[in-house]
Formats: sequence, structure tokens, C-alpha cells
Amino acid sequence: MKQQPASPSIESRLRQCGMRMTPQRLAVAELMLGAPTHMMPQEVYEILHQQLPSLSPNTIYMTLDHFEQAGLLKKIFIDGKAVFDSCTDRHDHAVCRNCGTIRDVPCGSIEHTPLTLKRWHIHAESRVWSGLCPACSEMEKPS
Amino acid sequence: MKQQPASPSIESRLRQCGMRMTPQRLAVAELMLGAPTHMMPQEVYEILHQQLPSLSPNTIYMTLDHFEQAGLLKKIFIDGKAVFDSCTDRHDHAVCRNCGTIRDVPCGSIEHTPLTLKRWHIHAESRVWSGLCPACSEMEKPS
DNA sequence: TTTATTTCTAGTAATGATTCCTAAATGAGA
DNA sequence: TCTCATTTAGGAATCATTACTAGAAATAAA
Repeated sequence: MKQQPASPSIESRLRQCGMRMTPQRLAVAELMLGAPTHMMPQEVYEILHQQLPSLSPNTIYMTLDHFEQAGLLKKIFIDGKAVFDSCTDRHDHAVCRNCGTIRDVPCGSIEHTPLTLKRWHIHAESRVWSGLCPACSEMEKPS
Repeated sequence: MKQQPASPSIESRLRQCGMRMTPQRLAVAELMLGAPTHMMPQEVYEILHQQLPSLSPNTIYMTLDHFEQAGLLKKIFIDGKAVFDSCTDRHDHAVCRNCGTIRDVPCGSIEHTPLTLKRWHIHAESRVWSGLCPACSEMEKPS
């Protein structure tokens, strides 16, 4: 009894980007594009390797990059490590320096580029808040 | 004829942090703490290796980390790579995706942490603008 | 000063993430 | 079904960084 197949749009979205449909890509798409998530390539590999034992890390890297180029994912860097975000809308992130949790943070009104960058052509902006998430804050409290 | 020695304060600043004075550390300090700069460990190594041929990359990594822990430098990440910034005041960065130039960008008024993070304990915030610097913008212009 | 103690450095090996390379496999259109 | 360009697996290569260790050097004590 198969689960409801990935929303039909996923496959068509990939095709629209001129990508061939392969089991590997479909698996990555189902994992990453279904619900809001942040994952490192390695995590993706570990999860999918179970259902596709022959899968290679290489393929994960390539697939994630393809998806990013197609605008399906956004690549962000947290503490120097690559993380792929299924939400491509403009937003910031908060990361817990204890447990590593990543949380989306809506950013306020669209801010104008600072005067200092008047002569730059800015394409992207990223902002990361770093600290302790509520759960870890609680744990660290002195009794 | 020796150049004017490093400002006496550099040595004392290191000592205040409980650090032993070594030629390696002094060299890193003179390079990084003298003027505003952003450098990757590798760059630091390549420069200093010339005056201290026996210097090892290892030492650079350790020294930079020590300096960071002592609050003399700030470690930032640009596109997933570590960069050490001699300016430890609060500010943002812009990076040119063509030539790699990094520019300090003053950030406006101190912004309050977004509501979403009300229950977090935020310790740091970093923001990076990415695009083309004025020089590279100019070059890319269609004739 | 000289000696003792502790930290620091160089060098090498190890790690972890990512990329490169190539032959074989496989989608997709003719 | 056949063909061909794309994609994959797998292993080697790379790059930044860390771990380990013995010897060197800096500081503290005598």
C-alpha cells in the first residue's frame, strides 16, 4: 500500500527545469521538497542510503546543487557548513550553538541596502542569529 | 635598521590574555592587529611563512583561534570559509562574488531581536551581503 | 643566572566535507 | 526498440582543519 505519491508537482517541477527523472532525484525531492526542512548533504545521504543502498554521497551533492540551481532549494552556510533549505523565500536563520537546531526567522520589512554599498550590485543577503534555543537555554540555567 | 617595533600595546595585550610571547604570535599579531584586515588562515600562513620559514600552518590555526578567544580577532564565515577580522566591533560584511573582496559594512541602529526569538538567548548575529563590488560591476557591464 | 616547569611549535598523520574522474547504467526522445 | 546524452557509483584526489607527539622555547622559581 503505497503512500500517496509525491505531489505531482514535484516531478513536473523537476522536469520544467530540464532535469531527467531518476529514482535518486525523486527520493531527494520527496525528502527535501515536501515539508520545510534544513538538511546537510550528509544527513540527506544517511537517510536516503537506507532506501537506496547503492546511492553515493556524490549523487547527493550533485542533486542538491542541481536543485539549488533550479531554484528549488536554497543553500545557506551555518558556521561554515553547507545546509540546504527547502524554503526559498526571503528569511533569516537562527542556530542553536548547543544542539544545532536551525530555525527560520522572518525578516522584517525589506530593508534598503546600506549606503556604504551604494555602488555595489547586491544579489543576496544572509543573516544568522546564533545562541541558545529555548530548550537549551532552560537546561543551562543554574539550579 | 629595524622597523619600529610593534606598538607596545600589542605585546601587552597578548600578555594580558595570559599568552606567552613567541615570535610566531608576534608575527601574527603584527600582521593582523596593526590595521583593519580580513584574512583567511591560509593567507596568513603564506605571508608569514616567508619571514619565518619554519612556521607551520598548524601554528597559524592555533594562534588565530587563541587570538579569537582572547577577543583580539573575530572569526567570521564567508561562503563557508573561515575569515579572521581584525575589527571586533559590531558590523556586517559585504563580499564580492567575483573577486572575493570583503568590505566592512556598518550596521544601522542596534536592532532588537525579532519576536520569533523571544525565548532564545542570542549571543551573536552575523549578516553578509553578497554581490559585485563597484570594480567588478563595472567590468561586467555590457559594452 | 641557572634550573625547573609549563606552554608552544613543527611535522606528520588523520579527519571530514567536497570535488574530480571514469566507466557503466539508464532516462527520454526518435 | 534503439540511440545518445545525461546521470550514477565508486574510488581517487583535494582542501581546510584538527589531532597527536616529541622536542624547543618561554616563563617562573631558585
